[in-house]
Amino acid sequence: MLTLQQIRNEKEKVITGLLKRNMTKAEEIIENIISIDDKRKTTQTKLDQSLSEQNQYSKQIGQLFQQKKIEEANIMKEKVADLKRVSSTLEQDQRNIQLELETQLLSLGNVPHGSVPAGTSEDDNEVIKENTSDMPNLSDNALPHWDLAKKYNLIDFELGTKITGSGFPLYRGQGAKLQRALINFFLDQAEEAGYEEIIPPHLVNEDSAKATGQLPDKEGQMYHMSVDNLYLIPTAEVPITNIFRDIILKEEDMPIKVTGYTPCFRREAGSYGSDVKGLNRVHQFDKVEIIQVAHPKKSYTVLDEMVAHVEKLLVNLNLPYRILRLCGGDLGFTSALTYDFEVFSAAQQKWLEVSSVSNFETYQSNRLKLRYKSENGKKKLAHTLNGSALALARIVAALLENNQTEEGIKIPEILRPYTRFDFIK
RNA sequence: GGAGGAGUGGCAGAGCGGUUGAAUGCACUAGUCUUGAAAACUAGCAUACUUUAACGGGUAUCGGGGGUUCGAAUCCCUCCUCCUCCGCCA
Repeated sequence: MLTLQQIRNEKEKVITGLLKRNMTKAEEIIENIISIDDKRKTTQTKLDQSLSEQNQYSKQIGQLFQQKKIEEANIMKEKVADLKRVSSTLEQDQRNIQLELETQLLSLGNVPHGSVPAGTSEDDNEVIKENTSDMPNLSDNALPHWDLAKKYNLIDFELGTKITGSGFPLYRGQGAKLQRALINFFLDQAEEAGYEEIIPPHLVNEDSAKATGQLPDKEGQMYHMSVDNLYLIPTAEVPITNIFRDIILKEEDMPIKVTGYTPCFRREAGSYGSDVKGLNRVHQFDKVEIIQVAHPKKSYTVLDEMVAHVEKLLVNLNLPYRILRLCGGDLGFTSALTYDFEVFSAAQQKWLEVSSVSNFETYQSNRLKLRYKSENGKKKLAHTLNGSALALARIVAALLENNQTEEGIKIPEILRPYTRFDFIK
């Protein structure tokens, strides 16, 4: 969530930023927020004055009682009663104003970074790098991953559907082992890059979902356990970032680097067609996430470092990939700058998104109340960043398709110590 | 799930319903002393909002929410968390 300070101090920048997100009424909305906030301030002042008077009277009443001046005390009590009526209406007003302010603020996405290109859809994303040196030469009868999965008995989509429903694949045999191998490989790589490994809870409460911005924005995307009011995590970002809720760091604590593997659960309501075939879009998938808390001055260096980390994973897996800088229209609500990674899944001739690396600047930390004490002792919001490193399901899709041969599916060198087999047969 | 107990500042730990934003100790910061350090001494040390050019002032906060009262850390209700015992269980 943007801070009021940001909105007031950098009004023009915020407006142009929101326009880049195609929020056409940005100026109007911002002006409205400022006027609501003005109202909030004046109401607060009036309320405080009224309460202050009440407090003074109460002290006097106490003294009068001690001096046994009951009559005078009773007169004063009536004055307080009047003041209370005033303050309770003011309080109600203030509550409504604050609620209104909050909903207005929640409707604003993050201000995009200067390098974010204008645009309305994914077609306007900027391809900043394309590395197809590992592009396979597949024969005409190459199979898409869902057929390969069946042929080699790696994934049973029908069984998953039987047990749970569509979009819940069941991995088995070498398919299951490949999952485990990838998870371990990714975690080891993250550890080598200095990230602390975490296994967080896979369900989160409402506060946590709010703090990272899933609520109220993506309410329908999460599975909700109404009995206990808990949500299945859509990404490890939610529980891991919430480690830092209500925290004040020392400046030298940063950067903090945390990684974690979790399954991710997404309802993906409303998506159908070829996009959801096989592993392309599922309700449950595995992902290793990397997260950093960084000093505002260094967060973009950190972002580059994270992008490099993800890129290295893809190079190591010998997958053709490209890196996109998301345009204003495609940029996630909470992000200031996002790089998406896509791998080419050669049999279905499709680019599949496998990672999204973002700098949220202070947008998340504002809601998290994640701050650090700067040199002069002032508390400032830290920057948060995260990225997938990597999301498994689609990586598996690309690996299966791209590495299919007459003899079976070839496992990339780097994974062999993890799978302990060279071929899927 | 049942019975009991507890939740106060960074930590420990006081707190008759009325100068208690909160004693005291530790920790922390600055200073004095010292060649330096330690010790000792002195002072400072919560957060948020609001007001002010500034000094400063005001309001709220003692697990969360609500209530009683002129006045609540202190009384009542409710929820949460932790501890002890019992039950169940990977």
